Amino acid sequence: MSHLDTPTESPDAVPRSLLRIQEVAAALGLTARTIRYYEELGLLTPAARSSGDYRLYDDDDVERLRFIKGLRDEAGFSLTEISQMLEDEAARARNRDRFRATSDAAERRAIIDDALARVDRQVASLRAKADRLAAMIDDAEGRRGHLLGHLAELDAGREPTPHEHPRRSGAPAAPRTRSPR
Amino acid sequence: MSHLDTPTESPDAVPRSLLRIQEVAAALGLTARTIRYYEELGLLTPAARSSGDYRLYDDDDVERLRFIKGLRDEAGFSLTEISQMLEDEAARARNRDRFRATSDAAERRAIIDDALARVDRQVASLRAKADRLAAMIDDAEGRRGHLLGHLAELDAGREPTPHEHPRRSGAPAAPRTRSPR
DNA sequence: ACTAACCTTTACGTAAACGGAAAGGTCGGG
DNA sequence: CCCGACCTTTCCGTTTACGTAAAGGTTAGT
Repeated sequence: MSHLDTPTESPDAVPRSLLRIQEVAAALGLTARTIRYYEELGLLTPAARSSGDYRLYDDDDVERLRFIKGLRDEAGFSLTEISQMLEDEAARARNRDRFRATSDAAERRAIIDDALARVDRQVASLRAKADRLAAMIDDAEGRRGHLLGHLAELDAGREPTPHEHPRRSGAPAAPRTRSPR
Repeated sequence: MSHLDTPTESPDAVPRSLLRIQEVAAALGLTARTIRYYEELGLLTPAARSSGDYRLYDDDDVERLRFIKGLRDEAGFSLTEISQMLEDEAARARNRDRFRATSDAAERRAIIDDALARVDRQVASLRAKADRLAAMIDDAEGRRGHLLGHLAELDAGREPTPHEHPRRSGAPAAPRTRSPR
């Protein structure tokens, strides 16, 4: 229909490759609205604004957005959780600065203890999710193996060997109860 | 304030241990409303209804609810995704029956191929999430180790050794960009 | 200077996942 | 048979995570 309105690259090294919202959105598979919403939630702030108040994003912004999208899509975190993680990350940076600004051992210990507690909390939360997923995965792979076994039997043209189901452990595989439908 | 109205256990083995909605909710850390909502979505159907239309849940129901809650809380799946998984599970059961009902090799192969495709799809989706999480976890543990190192230094009463940060790989650790606040 | 294609803010709409109250029926101990 | 505690359905309210116009300003190519 129309050519993409990529900001014509002036050869002089301007701030270097600042993208407008729609370009970023297209590149990441998001919408402009979504990006503005994330900004509204405090998840990021564009690197700059044009004289006409256009939002301008740099590579770090794009990276940050990609990170957010990953957490949301693949890992299934809520934007609130993601916000906490980013805030935690910021807190870490601040702590690092505070740490380097003092040489009082007690103070330093306090800072580290605090940081350690935060990290432990995070790891525990992540591990809970990961364990669930791991259990589900090898449950699924168990079924996969079972199916492959049947295929092999068919290929061998044998009688189907009625064999034991290896009763998985871990997360309770989807309990069979009467469900509607 | 008042005693729990646990249905007084008649010693005669009645259907055995059917729970009312509030009892199930309390046992699982859910609310009655939530359970009714899940039913509305087709995620489960109570084992029975009393003559006065009270919902009555058996152990399988409770198990199924625990499973759902796990997927929602720990793994962070949406109810829609959970619904799909349960539906997939039901489809597996049906396939198993169809499989056992025929002895035509071609038909059997078709059934298995279908089931295999489904499982593969599932595994891929789960793995994506798991990988993301794994990356985040060892990123966090990397930071944890770093902190422990600092603690050890403090314990040894030494000068803080300014050392290299092991620049983790994997999921892009929370990109540092100016965020508001 | 014109204009298409972008952008801005503001604001209302929506699906998901429940919360909570209303109006009325049910259960079981006293 | 009475009553308090529980249940039913119905329905409206809320938060999250955006979609979708509306009304107007900005950018750049011609």
